[in-house]
Amino acid sequence: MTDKKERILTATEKLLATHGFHGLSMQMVAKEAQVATGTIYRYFDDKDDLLFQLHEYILGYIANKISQNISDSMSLKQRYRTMWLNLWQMSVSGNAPLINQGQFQNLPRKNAHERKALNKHLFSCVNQMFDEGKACNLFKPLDNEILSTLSLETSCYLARRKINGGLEITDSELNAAINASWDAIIQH
Amino acid sequence: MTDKKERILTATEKLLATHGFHGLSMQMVAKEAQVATGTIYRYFDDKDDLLFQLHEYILGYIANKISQNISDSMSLKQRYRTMWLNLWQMSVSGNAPLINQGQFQNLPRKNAHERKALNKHLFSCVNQMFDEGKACNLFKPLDNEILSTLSLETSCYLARRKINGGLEITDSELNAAINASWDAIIQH
Amino acid sequence: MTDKKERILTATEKLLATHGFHGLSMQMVAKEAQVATGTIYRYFDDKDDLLFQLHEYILGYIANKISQNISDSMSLKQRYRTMWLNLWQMSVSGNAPLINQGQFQNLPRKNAHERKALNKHLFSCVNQMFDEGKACNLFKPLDNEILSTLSLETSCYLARRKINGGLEITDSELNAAINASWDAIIQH
Amino acid sequence: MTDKKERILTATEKLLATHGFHGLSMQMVAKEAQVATGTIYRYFDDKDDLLFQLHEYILGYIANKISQNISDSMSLKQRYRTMWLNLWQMSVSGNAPLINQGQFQNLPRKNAHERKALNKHLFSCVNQMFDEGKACNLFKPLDNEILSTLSLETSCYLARRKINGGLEITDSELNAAINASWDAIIQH
DNA sequence: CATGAATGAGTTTTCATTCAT
DNA sequence: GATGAATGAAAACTCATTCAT
Repeated sequence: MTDKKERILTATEKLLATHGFHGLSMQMVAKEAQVATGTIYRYFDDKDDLLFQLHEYILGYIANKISQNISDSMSLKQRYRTMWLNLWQMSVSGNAPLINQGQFQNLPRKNAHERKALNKHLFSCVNQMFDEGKACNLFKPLDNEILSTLSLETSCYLARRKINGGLEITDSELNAAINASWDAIIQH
Repeated sequence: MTDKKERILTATEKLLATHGFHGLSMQMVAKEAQVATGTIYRYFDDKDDLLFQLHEYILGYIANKISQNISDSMSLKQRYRTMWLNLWQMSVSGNAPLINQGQFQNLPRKNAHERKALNKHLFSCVNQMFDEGKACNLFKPLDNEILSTLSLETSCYLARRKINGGLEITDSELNAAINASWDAIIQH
Repeated sequence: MTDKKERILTATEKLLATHGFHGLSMQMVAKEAQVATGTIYRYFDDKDDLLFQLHEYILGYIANKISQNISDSMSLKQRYRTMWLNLWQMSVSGNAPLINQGQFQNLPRKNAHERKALNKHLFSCVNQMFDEGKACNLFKPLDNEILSTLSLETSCYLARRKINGGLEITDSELNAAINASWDAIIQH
Repeated sequence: MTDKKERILTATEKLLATHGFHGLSMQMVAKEAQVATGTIYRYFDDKDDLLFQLHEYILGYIANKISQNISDSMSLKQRYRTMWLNLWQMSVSGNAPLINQGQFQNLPRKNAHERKALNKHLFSCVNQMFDEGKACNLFKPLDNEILSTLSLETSCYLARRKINGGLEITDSELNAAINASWDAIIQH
C-alpha cells in the first residue's frame, strides 16, 4: 500500500475516533494526513469509499493483532486468554481507536454474506478455537458468532468502558473477568 | 415536557434510526416533527444540544423499559432473564434504535462522575439484582459494571449483530445465550 | 410617552451602542426592555419605524441637553463654552451613547428638507448664537451648519476619541480645545 | 494580495456604501465580486473578519490618498490645504465610502495601543506637518490627535453632511471652511 | 502524480413578524 | 393591551468534489 494511502487511512481513523462521523471532513483528513485534498481522490472514489476501505483496513489490523502469540500447541484456555488480552491491549492502548468507540459498525460495509466469508477468513484462528472447543464438548454447542459475542468480545466492551472514563479495573479483576467470560461458553 | 419538544425528540430519534447521523438535517427533523425549523431552536441551543438531550431522553426510556415486569418477589434468575429479554426486545424491535449503535460516543458528555451517579439512579433495579446476587454468594464478587458488561449487555450486542444483518438466531439459541451469559456471572 | 415605549427606545439605544446595527434583533430589544417581543409592535410599525422614532427621540434629548444652563444674558463666548461642555459631558458620560459612536447618522431619517426644519426648531438656541455672532461681525459669515461642524461638534468628535480609548485629555487641554474651536469661527 | 481577496474587499466596500450594513449579505458580496460564496471563506474567517480586514484595507487607502501631491518643500499651509482637499475629495466622491459613516465602531478592534502605532505609521505625513507647525510656534501646543480632530477632520465631517443631503456648499464657502479650520490650530 | 484554490449546493442558524391566548 | 411561542424566509457558513496548474 502506498505511503500516502496508508497515511490517509490512519488519519481518517484518528479523526473518526476523536471527532466522530459528525464532524469528519475531507479537508480535515487531508490536513491530518498531510496531503492535498485532491490526493485523497486518487486513492479513493469518494468519501464513502474511503470509509469502506477503512473498514477493511481496520478489520485486517484487528485480525492480525488478535492472533499474535497464538499457536496450535497451546491449550484452548491459553489461546482464549491470549486472544482476549490481545484484544484488550489493542483496545486500551488506543491503537485501533474505532473498536472501543463502537463506531466501527457504522462504517459502510459489504452485505452480510460477503462479510461472513471475510470474517471466516480473517478470524480463522478464532473460529478454529471455537470449533475445537465444541468438538471436544468443552464449549456449548452454539454458533461461533454467538460464542464470540458472549465471551471474547466482552474484552472490547470492558475496554470501552475503561477508556470512556467510567471504569477502573485492577489486574486481578481483569483476570476474573477473563475467567467469567470463559465460564459463559464452557459447559458446566 | 412540552408537546413540541417531545415531538422534536421523537422525530430526531426516528430519523437517526432510519438515516443515521450522516443524513440527519434540522430541516428533516422539523418536517418530521411538523414544526418550523426555527421552533427547534426554541428548545435546543443547536444541533449538538439536540443530540445531547436526545441521549438523556433515550437513557430514561431504556431505564424504564428494562425494569418492566420486574418485581422483588421474583427469583434472581427470573429477574435476570426478564431484564435480558426486555433489553433484547427493545433493541431488536428498533424502539430504542440508538442504544445499539454507539452513535453517542462523540456527543459532549457529562463527566464520568455525573454519569455514574445518573446510571446508578436510572438502573437501580439492575444494581439491586447484582447486589443481592453477590450478597448471597450466587454471583462473582465483581463490580456491577463489570458484571453487567459480561452478562446483561450481551443482549444488546447480540441484538446489534442480528439487526446489522449477520446473525440469525432461533428461540432455543436465544435461551441458550441467556443461560450462557448467566453462567458468566454466577459462581461455579 | 408610555413607560413601555420609553423603555423600548432606551433599550434600543443601549444595544445599538454596545452591539451596533449589525447585531440588533427585536428579541434582544424586547429582552433588554423587559417587554414581550409582540409589545414592540404595539408602539412601532416595524424595525425601521423603531429606528426612525429613536432618531427623533435622541435628537430631542440632545437638544434639551445642549441648551441647559443657557440664557440670553450670557455672552456669546459663555454660551458657546457652556454648550460645548454640555455636549462633551453628555458624550463622555455615555448618556447618549449613539452620538459618540458616529452611528447616529445611520439611523433612518426623514428627507433633507424636513430634517433642516426640525433642526432649526430643536437647536434654536444654537442657531440663535450663531446668528447673533454673525450679526455683530464676531463670527465668520458662513452657514450655521458649517460653523457648527467646525466648532461645536468637535466636542463630540473629541469625546468619541476619548471613549474609543485612544485619547487622554487633561482639563487644561480641554480648555485649550474649546478655545481653539472658537478660534475657527471668529473673525481674526 | 490575491486578486480574489482584493475583489472581495472592493465588492464589500461598494455594497456597504450603497446598501449599508443592514443590507449586506455574503451572497451579495460573492455575486458582486464574481466569486462563489465559499471562496470568501477561504480568505476571511467569517463576516466579522471580512469587515475587520476591510477596515484596515480602507485605512491604508485613506493614508495613501491623504498624502497625494504632498512634498516637504511645500509650506505648512499649502500642505494642510492639500491634505484637507484630498480628504474632502475622497469623502465626497464616495471612493472611501466608509470613512464618513462611523460604521466601523463596533467591529472587533485592535487595542488602543496598537491602533495608535498603526495610525502613527500610516499618517506620518500628517503628524510631520503638525510637529513642524508646533516646532516653529505656528500651531498651538496640543496633542496631534486633538489638532487633527479640530482641523483636518472637519473635512470629513463637512463631507458627511453634504453627502447625507443636508448641506450645499460652494467653492468659496469650501475655501472659507478650510481657512476657518486652519484658524482653529494656529496661534493668534 | 500531486496540489490546493475554487465551486455552489446544501446545511445550520437567525430573526422580523404574526397571532392565539 | 400584553404576551411569547411559533413561523419560515433569508441569512451565514460548510464541505464533497473538481480541475487548472
